[in-house]
Parts: sequence; structure tokens; C-alpha cells
Amino acid sequence: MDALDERKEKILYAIIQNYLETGEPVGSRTISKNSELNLSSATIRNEMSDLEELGYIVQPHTSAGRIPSDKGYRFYVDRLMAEKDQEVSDIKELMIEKTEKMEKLLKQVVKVLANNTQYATMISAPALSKSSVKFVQLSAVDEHHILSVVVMNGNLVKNKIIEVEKPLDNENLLKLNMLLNTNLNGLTVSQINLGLITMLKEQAGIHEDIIAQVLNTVAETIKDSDEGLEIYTSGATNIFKYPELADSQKASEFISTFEEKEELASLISDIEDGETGTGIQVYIGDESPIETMKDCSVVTATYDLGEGIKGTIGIIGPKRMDYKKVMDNLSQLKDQLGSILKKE
Amino acid sequence: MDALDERKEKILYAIIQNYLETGEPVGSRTISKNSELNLSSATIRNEMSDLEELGYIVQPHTSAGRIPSDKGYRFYVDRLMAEKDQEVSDIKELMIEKTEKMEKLLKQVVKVLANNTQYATMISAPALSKSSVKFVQLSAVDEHHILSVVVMNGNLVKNKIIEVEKPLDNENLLKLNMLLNTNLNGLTVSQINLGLITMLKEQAGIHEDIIAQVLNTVAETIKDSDEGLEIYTSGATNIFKYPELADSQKASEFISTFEEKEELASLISDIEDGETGTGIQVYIGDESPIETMKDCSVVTATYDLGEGIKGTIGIIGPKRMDYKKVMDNLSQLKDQLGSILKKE
DNA sequence: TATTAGCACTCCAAATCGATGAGTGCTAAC
DNA sequence: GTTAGCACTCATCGATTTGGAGTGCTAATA
Repeated sequence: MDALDERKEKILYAIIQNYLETGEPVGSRTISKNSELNLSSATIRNEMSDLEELGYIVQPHTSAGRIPSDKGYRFYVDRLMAEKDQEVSDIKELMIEKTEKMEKLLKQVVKVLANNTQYATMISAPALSKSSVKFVQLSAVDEHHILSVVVMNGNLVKNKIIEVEKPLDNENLLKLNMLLNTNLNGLTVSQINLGLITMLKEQAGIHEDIIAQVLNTVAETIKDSDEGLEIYTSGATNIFKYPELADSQKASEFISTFEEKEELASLISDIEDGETGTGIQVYIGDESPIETMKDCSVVTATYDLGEGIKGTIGIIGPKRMDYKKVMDNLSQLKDQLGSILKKE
Repeated sequence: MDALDERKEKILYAIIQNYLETGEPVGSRTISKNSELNLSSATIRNEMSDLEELGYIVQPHTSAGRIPSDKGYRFYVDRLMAEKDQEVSDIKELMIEKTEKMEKLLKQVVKVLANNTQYATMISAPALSKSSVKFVQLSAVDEHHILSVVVMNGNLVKNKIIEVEKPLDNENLLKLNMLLNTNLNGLTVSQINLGLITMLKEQAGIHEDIIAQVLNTVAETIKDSDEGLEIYTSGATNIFKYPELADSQKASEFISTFEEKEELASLISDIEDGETGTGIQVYIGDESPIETMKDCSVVTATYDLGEGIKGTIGIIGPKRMDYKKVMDNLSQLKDQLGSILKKE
């Protein structure tokens, strides 16, 4: 990478900051006036010309001011990241009411975050693929319906009604409950494989047919939560606040990806795989894998519930978003969320 | 109401249909050419002038063609409604895969509908306020957590983890289960009142403190589903297809109400209360109670699962929507949905 | 040699102007 | 009652103009 001398760095930094505030291309005269280094606009112009050649800034058209390129933003963000470690952030607590249901909590979190930042936000529920079974219970609701309830680590509950042809008597139900609990307890989803299932079927003996169905359904119940990576979003309409994203073509596509959520899900699983360590990631423009977000930046944080259970919070906004505020918000929230959810 | 002679009716009808197709204000000459009544544009002009005075059509500005007013649309829709009864609709089956989970089913329905009509759609899950308790089960997950599961009529399941200080032994758990099932079985949410709750508490005797919490939580669990009227939406971004709704101000507000859903919920409960009988309602412009939809029309259908359990499907689009298609779609879907859900 | 002042040049954005054409209302004739 | 004809209105579109912000280059300066 090409090194910038200190003056160039200062100028670049000033350009970016100014652009973040105003959203307008910034000219040499502006920098010359609002910066501590006392240089004439002409000198700044020369330096800007260099910076452009190096790829940090671009001109939207000849004889307009300069705006940061993706490379420029990257420079800015990396510098922020470095600063962040020493610095003590002083944002006021984000007010999150403690609620019982995780779903409500997550919905509230995205909402608060969207309000606070004025960008679009998303959050994924903790992925259960690595969570393990804590408790299984089958009970007869009526003659033809058995209710199966599975409690996972972290007290997440999944349930399902199973249809059976013949009623199952109490004794067998009890047996089955025992069998399931002793064999499934403590297992993660990935550990419940076909081998185990056939083994259980055999052990179940006489009621094999009914039991097969029950077992399959239990496995399915648990797996369900794995595939459908639950995602909550908020503030998608905030993009209308940023003219560079608000033309109806782009806005429509953008909000669609928020409505559909599949693409967000793939984005999130990408992120959770390639984790850095600090827990905060920034994707600028093209760096994001989602086509409709080429003009945006995505900032994400992974929150951690221990035992390998993770979820992701994300903020999507214009490239000229207030990275500092966003990163502070996220890193605070990520810790807060982790500790709240662990307690539940 | 003022009666229209036949010729006026025909002209009005022609104006509306033409406008629905083109979205452009329609002039006297157009009507004069494309209609079976052979009249010159001048005559049409005179009639149009009358129709305007009567409030059925308006001019967006002097010396432009006419467009239907809300009153005009109302005339058109009422006429459609009347025709609808005799007519056999011949739309091809909307393809809905049968899935196990109601949630998935509903999500799929709104999606299919949005795709098919190219408008924004919403659906409410069946309201449980009139549904009754079928089965209650408490089970000890570990020393400090009791899992309560409530199955409602229609096999809808609600569950909740209750924290308790002291472990509850098996015997007491069993007693409690008996108590709850015998007393709550068959009751609707509205029938579970404070009196009943205190009565149950007394009967529970020794463990009153723990039991109070359990009972409260059960009641709360059931009520939860009542307040939070679950709503699924799709195709909100379709409004960008209709220029008259697509300016960023309006679009932003519109999509916001779709994102938030609270307002939709109140709209839906309004609708479910004031039901007509045919099951299809049309709200044109100002007739809708939601502020952000003054420029839209809302068409809804109530689907019925029997026993007073109802849900609502809705389509929101521009006033110049294809009412016929929309109404046909909805009335077909409403029946289909009813029968699918009843079977589950 | 680095910095600066000055000036010509570029280009966008907003304002202005006129032409076009669709559509009306009115009047007078049929 | 219907129609032809005509003057008038008004939104839309394109071309033109203008103003201003900003650049690049050159020559002068420290």
C-alpha cells in the first residue's frame, strides 16, 4: 500500500469528515478555510489532485468538489477502528426494557437502534445449530394429536403438534418420554443423526410406526430453527433520508431485500463464519456481498451467548454514515445483549 | 342519493374503466371514440360536466381530462359487488403449497397474493380471543424453571418458561396440572377473569405463592396472543409501480405503516368488528381509517374457521386498482384458506 | 523548491422561454 | 337535444441562458 505523508492524511481526513456532515462534494476552498493547517486553496488543490491519483477521492464530474472513494472510506474506518481500542466510549445507555420473550427483546432492539441511528437495522436470533437439547416432552392433547415440546439450552422452546392415527396410551407415552430425554439430552442439533434415530426407533420396539413419526418430528422440530435463521428488521424507510439512495428504483430494491430477508440471512451467515475477533465488521460499498447494497455501507457486530451460540446485529446506511456513532452503538449493544440474553 | 340516467351511467363507467387501464385523465374525445353509444365529443363534454357537478369525477386541473372521484369509484365498486353474486369467477387456482405450520402458510399466502396482484398485501392470523383452551401442561425443566404449554382450539400452541424459586415436586406438579385442566378447559380468553383466578389460587392451597405466579403466567400466555394480533405482509414495495403513490414522501410513510404493523392491526380489528356478510369489504380513499392510505384503496376479506375464529386478508393498492381481479382473488382465497386451516 | 494569487475554463443546476398539444367551455347552427 | 367550430387554458417538454462553484494551469513570490 502507498503511504500518505501526514499532510495528505490530514487533508483526506478533513475531506471525509466534511463530506460525512454535508453530503455535498467538498472543494479546495472549504478545506483551506475550515482546517487548522493554514494553506491556500491552491495548495490544497495540488494535494487533492495527488489524493485523487492515489485513488482515495473522486470527482463526481469535472469541476465539482471531491468525494471519498471506497478506498477513502476504508482509510477512514481503519483509522477509527485503531482509535477505538484506547478510547472510552461515552454514549448514554440505550434504553432496552427487559422483556421475557426473546422475540420481543430482539424486535425492540432493532427498533431502538434504528431510531437512535436513523439507519436501517437488522438482527438475527441466536443460531441454535450449536445449542443443545435440554428437555423433551410429549403429551397427548386428544386422541389423534400429540404435542411435542423441545426446550433448548438458553430456554428456547419449540413445539409441534403431531398427528397420530391410533391413540397412544399413557404408559407408552411415559416410556417414550423417558427414552427421548435420556437419549437426546445434551445433544446438539448436528449430533442428532440418522444413526441415532434408527437406534431409537429400534429401542422403541412395539410402537415403531407411531414412534418413527414422533422421532422424525422431534428431529425436524429442532432442525427447523436452524434453517430459517430468524431475522428482525427495522427502519428500512430511513434510507429516504439520504438522497443518494432515495431514488425510487434503488429504494424499491433496497426495501425489498429488507422485506424478503433471505439475502440478509445469507449476509449474516457469511459474517458469522468470517469473524475477526473484535466483533465489529465494516463493509463498504462493493465489499458487501449483497448486490442491492453496493451503494451502502454495512456495519455489523456479533453478540455471543457463550457455548458457540452467536447472533448478529447490523446497520445498513449510506456510505457517508456516521461510522463512529454506529460502531460505538453496536459495540455497546453487543455486550448489553449478550449479558441480557445469557441471564434469561 | 341522486340517480343517474342510463346514458350518464354508461359514460361514467367508460371513464372509470379507461382510467383504470391507462392511469391518465380521460378526455371527452376518447370516450366518444371507444364507446358503443355514438355521440360526439361535445355531447360527452356536456354530460361530463354534469357528472362533475354531481361529484363523480374531477379535473386534476383546468383543461385536463377527468378522473374518477372517490364517489365515482364507489359507484363502480358497488356495481361490481352487485354483479359478483351471479357471476362465476374463472381465475385459475392460486397455488398454495400445503405446509404444516400456520405461520409458514400465512407468509406464503401473502407472498403469492402480492405476486399475483402486484399490490401490497397483508394477512392477520386468526384471532384467538374467541378460541378456547383445549389443554394445559406444566412440566419441570430444571429446578428453577417450569415450562407451561397451552394448546388452544385449532391446535395453536403457546408456551412460556416460568421461573420459580423453590423446586416444585412431581406430586404437586401433577395436582396443579389436574387443577388447571379441569378448570380452564373449554374456556375462552375472555372467560378467564380475575374471579376465576382467585378461586383457583385458593383451591391450590399450600403452594399459593408459587401457584399464583404460575396462574398469572398462564393467563398472560393466553392473553398474549390476543393483544399482539399477528400480521404478515408482503409486496409493500409494489407501490413504486404506481407513480401516483411513488413520490418518496408518500412511499416512505406507506412502507413505514407496513413495517410497523400497529396501524394495520387496528385497521384489521376495525374490519373484523364491522363485518358485512359477503366477507368482502372495499375502502376507497378517505373511507380507510389509516391516514397514510388516503390515496389508496383497501380491499379486505375475512376468512372464517368456524366457532367465531376469524382472520383477515387485505390488499392495498392505488385507487385505480383492478377491483374486479382483486375481489375475485380474495373471495377465492378466503374460502380456500378457511378450508385448509380447518383441516389442520 | 514549495506556496500562492490570478485567471480562463468547465460543467452542473436552476431559471426562463416558447412551442406543442390535449382538453375544455361556450356559442351558434342543425 | 346534438353537434361543429373556435378561443382559451394549462401542463409538459426541450432548448437556451445564466450563475456559481470548483478546477487546472501559469506565473509570481518567499
